[in-house]
Amino acid sequence: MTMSYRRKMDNCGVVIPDSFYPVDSLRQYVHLGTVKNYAKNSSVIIPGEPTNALIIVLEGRIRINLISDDGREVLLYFAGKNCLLGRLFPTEDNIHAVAIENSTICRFTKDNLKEIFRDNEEMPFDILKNYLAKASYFMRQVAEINSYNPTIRILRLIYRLCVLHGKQLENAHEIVIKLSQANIAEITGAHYVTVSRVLNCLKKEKILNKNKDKIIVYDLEKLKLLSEQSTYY
DNA sequence: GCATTAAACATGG
DNA sequence: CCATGTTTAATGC
Repeated sequence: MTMSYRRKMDNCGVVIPDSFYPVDSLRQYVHLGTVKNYAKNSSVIIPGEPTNALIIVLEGRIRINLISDDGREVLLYFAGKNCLLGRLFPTEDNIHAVAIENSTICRFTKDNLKEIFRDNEEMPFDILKNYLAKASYFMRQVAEINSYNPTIRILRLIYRLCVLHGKQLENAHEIVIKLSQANIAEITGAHYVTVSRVLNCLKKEKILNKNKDKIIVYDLEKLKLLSEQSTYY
């Protein structure tokens, strides 16, 4: 693998499990599906609900949880505007989806989709890309968890966020993102106390500073070097 | 090397 | 006020 290819690969990944590959072209077929509104904190998909429709998020934001065997809910991903929820085929998974903003979704049954596909032969490929984006993320996530310690996963997350979404300032990089420490913990699989400790260490070393709606990275190279160690604690 | 626990503190609707 | 998020230290696996 050449360096340029590797760099490209690093830049095309999904860092935060959020919306993956939005399919905005599906919006024009909303009249063929079933639209429904959900208030903030209401359940969009209740556990055990039948899987008989492809869902697109028209507005708002939904948190998709997997219910584990012991009954706890663990984050799978966030679904924002034009994100698809693949609920067309039955699975073993027990999913609970909660609107974290007032949200609007549209459900397409298999028959709805047949009609859409007849009209738009590109549509199946867009939907495939959405599924691929999700599969790629979670495959990579398995490798990530198996390859790096929790503290390093936190550093790697922020580094990749910066490379992918960071805006170059005069003397720093700015990542505009609303991401709580609890969210970082859920995404990386590290404990939230560990996230707090790591972020404070990075702040004391003047490498970065994170607040409610942005992360400022002052020393990206140092962050990269630290993320290549075996641990940071 | 980090999770867990608990308890204190901080922010904001 | 309460809910939610953050910090810190002690202890455990």
